[in-house]
Amino acid sequence: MKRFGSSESLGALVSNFPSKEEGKLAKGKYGYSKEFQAMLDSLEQEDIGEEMSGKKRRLSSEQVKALERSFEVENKLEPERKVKLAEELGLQPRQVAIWFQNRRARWKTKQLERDYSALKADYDGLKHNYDSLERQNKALAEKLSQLKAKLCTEGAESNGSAKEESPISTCKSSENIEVDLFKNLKTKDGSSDSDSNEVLMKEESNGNSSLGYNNNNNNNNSISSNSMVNWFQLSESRSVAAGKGFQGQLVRMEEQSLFTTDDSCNFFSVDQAPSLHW
DNA sequence: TTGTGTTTTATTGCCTCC
DNA sequence: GGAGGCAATAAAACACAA
Repeated sequence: MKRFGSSESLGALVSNFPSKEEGKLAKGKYGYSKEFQAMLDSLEQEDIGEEMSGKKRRLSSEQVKALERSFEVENKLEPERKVKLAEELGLQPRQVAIWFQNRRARWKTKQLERDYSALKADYDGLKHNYDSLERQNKALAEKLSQLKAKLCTEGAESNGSAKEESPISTCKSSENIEVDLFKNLKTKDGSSDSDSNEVLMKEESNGNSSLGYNNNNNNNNSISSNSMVNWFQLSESRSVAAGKGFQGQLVRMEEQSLFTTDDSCNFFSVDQAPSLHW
C-alpha cells in the first residue's frame, strides 16, 4: 500500500506557487480588499509551514504548461522523469504523479467522448439511409397494391363486356407480366429463363393444375369457366409457388433493400416486372 | 453578492505486477 | 510485500448567471 504521511502533503503545499488566476482576483475570497487579501494570503503562505491549512493550491500556469508538454511527450511517468520534473517545477514528486494521474483520467474521458461522437455520426448516417430506403419501400408497395387493384377491376370489366374473350385471357396477359418479372429476376442473377420457367411449371403442375389451370404461356385456352375470383385466387397461389422457387433471390433482395418479410411476399405476389435498382 | 455548476488538486481503496 | 495505476470521491478553487 502506498500511503503518504502528513509531512509529504505539507511539503506539497509549501512548494506551491501562487497561480496566475489567483492574481487576477480583484477581491479576495472572503470579500476583503485587494491589499488586505494579499496580506492574508502572504500570511497564510507563511503559516503553512507551521500548521496544516487544509487548503488546496492550484499550480501556476507555467507549471501546468510544463506538465502538459511533458504529458504530450509521454503520458506515463517514469520515476526518474518524475523527480526531474518535480525539481524543475519546484513541486513534490507526489504532486507530479498526481497531476499525471488526473491528466490521464481527463484524457480518457475526452477520448470516450470522441469515440462516442464518431459512433453517433456513423449511426446517424446509417439511420438516414435506412429511413430513406424504408420510404422508398413504402412508396413502391403502395404503387404495387394500386396496380394490383387496377388489374382486378380490369379483369372484372372484361368478364362482363366481352364474352368471346375469356377472363383467363386477361389473366394471361397479367401472367405474362408476372413471367417477365421472373425473367428479369433470373437474368439479373445470371441464370437462364428456361430455368425459371422450369421451376415455375413444376410448382404449378404439382399444385395448381389439379384446379384446371393451365399455365403454359403458349396454350392458354384450355381453362373452361372460372370466375375472376377464382382466377385471382389461383394467381395468388401461383405467386406463392413461384415465391418458393425464387427464395434465394428473395433473400438477396431482402439483404439489399431491407425489405421486411411481408413486403417481400407482397413483392412476389404482384403482377408486375420489377424495376428496382437499389 | 450569492447560489450553483465546473474544474482542479488530492485522498482512499482496490488491483496488478515484479 | 512494496510500487504504481486506476476508479471513485472529497474538497477547494474558480466561473458565471441572476
